[in-house]
Parts: sequence; structure tokens; C-alpha cells
Amino acid sequence: MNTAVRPTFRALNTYTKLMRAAESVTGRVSRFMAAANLTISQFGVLEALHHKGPLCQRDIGAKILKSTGNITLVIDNLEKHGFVRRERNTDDRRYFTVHLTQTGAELISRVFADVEAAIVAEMSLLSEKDQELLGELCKKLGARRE
Amino acid sequence: MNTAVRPTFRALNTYTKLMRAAESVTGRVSRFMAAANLTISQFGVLEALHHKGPLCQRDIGAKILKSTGNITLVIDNLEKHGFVRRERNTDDRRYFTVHLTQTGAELISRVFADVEAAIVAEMSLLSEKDQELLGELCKKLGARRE
DNA sequence: ATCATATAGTTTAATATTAAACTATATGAT
DNA sequence: ATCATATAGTTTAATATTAAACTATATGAT
Repeated sequence: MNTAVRPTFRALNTYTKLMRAAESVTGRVSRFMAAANLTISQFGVLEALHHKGPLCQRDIGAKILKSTGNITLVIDNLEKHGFVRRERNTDDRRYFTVHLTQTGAELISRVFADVEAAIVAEMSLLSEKDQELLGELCKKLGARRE
Repeated sequence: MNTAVRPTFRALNTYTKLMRAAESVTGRVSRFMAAANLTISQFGVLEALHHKGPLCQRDIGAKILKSTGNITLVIDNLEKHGFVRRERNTDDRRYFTVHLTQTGAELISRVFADVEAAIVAEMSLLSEKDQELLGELCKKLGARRE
């Protein structure tokens, strides 16, 4: 009886801890983004451009896993602040290519370094071996398809 | 040199996988909430009331880790749909006690069962031992204070 | 009673987030 | 050229989310 109940309890327990960990870490890391007046999604867009170079909105959305409507809004606001600019793609006029401005490039370069350091600090709570282990376990969960 | 770089790479890698796992699992689990026309936060409120009984808004907010302003909105909408009702606390008029209605209690009872089953299915990607392990690792990350 | 301080919950302003409907653009078949 | 289909990005509607300012209530000191 108790054995029959336990798998559910274990799963719920693990799930709750996973959710709490993700939110907790995100909360602390995102403070460095907020210090630069960037939201999590704004940072995500800038980071994608920083690492991958100019991208169309569809690809940005795919990279940071957000809907088309949301991408439009986030990029609108980034454009409003002068961090990115849109250029109509000449080969296919349905596309915009989003570029970092000089201002945006300098900002993300600096903020990314802060965020990176914060992530390293967060993960330092675990040994290197445990970090690898956590990564592997999460990889299994994150890769599920339907 | 490569050894000096690796700790950062590892931490970023683990962080990314943790975030992806959390979002991925949440995305699939929340579909059962959405099937009942409940948002994640609405479900969270109803679940808290379901398990803990009537609570004041402050305590609900603490349980699901949301701001006071947000709690007001989420509960407003739940009240609008007839799932909860607020009652002014007679001992201290600053407080509302939030109660599940009959409709709300029946709904959360059903939806919670679906969500629970979904979580078990998600976690079943890992062995029982790995579920325990993941839980322990996440617990360490989630417990950090500043 | 008055004042200082604290707290529950609301309001405000800015931004985020989704699904669905929509507009503009592209491609292929006829 | 016309029509069918697909796709990038926008708009719409509903809801979420936060911090900060605010209102109402409570408590303790004077």
C-alpha cells in the first residue's frame, strides 16, 4: 500500500524540487539583467544576437522558445531603447533581420559577463561531478517529445 | 587554459539544461491545466486551497511565490469564474480568507489528478534512483539564500 | 487621543505571454 | 494570370508579472 503510493510521492517531490530550483536560480540570476534594466526575455534576445549574430525573428523565437507575438513585442521594446534594429530582408520581404546596435552590443557584452559569473556562482553549490550529473538528468527530461 | 575555461562552460551547460528541463516539463504538464481553462498560477492557487484549506492571500502568495499584486489579479479572475470566494476575516479586517467554492473544489480535485498523473509520467523518464538524485541536487540549488 | 510603525491587500505603470486571427509575401500548380 | 497553400511577422484579446505607491487596518508608545 505504502509502496503503491510512493512512486507518485517521489515524482511529485522531484518535480516540485526541480521547479523550485529553476525558479530560485532564475530569480537570482535575473537580478543582474534587471540591474541593466533588461527583462529575462530581452536579455535572451540580446544574448542570442550576441552569440549568433543577426537573426530573423523566427529564429530568435526558436532559440529562446517564445511565441511570434511575444517576440514582436520584446523586439519592439528593445528597438525602442536603441539596442537592436530591424532590417527588411531583401531576398524575402516577409523576413526582418534583427541586428544589435553599437549600444546594444556593448550592453550585452557587459551584462552577459555579469550573468555568466552569477551562473557560475549558482552552480558552484554543486561539485563538478554533480553539475555534470544534474546536466545529464535534466537533459533526459528536457528532451522528451510528445 | 582549456582547464581554466571549463568550469564556466560546465556551469553554463548545466544551467541551460536545468532551465530547458523545467520549461519543457512545465510546458507539457500545464497543458492539463489549460485543458480545464486554468493558467499555471490559477492552478497553483486552487491547488494550495485544495491541500491546505482556506488561506489568506498573503499565505497563498508565499506558497506559490507570487507578488501581492499578482495574487490579487489571479484571485479576482478565479472569483469571477466562481471557483473561489473571499471572506473578510473578522479578527483582522486587513485579511481576506479565500475559500474554494463547491465548483472550484470539484474542478481542482479533477484537474489535480490529471496533473499528478502527468507529472508521474514526466518523471518516469528517470529511474527511481535518478528521481531521488535529481531531487537532492535541485534541493541544494533551490535552497540558496543571499 | 495622537503619532509612529507595521502589515494585508489594491492600484498603477510597464512589460510579458499565449493562441488565434490577420496582413503581407512567397511558391507551386493549373 | 489565377488559385491554393505556406510562412514571417503583426494585431487582438485575455491573462500574467513585477515593483512601487497607495488605502485600510492594526498595534504600541506617548
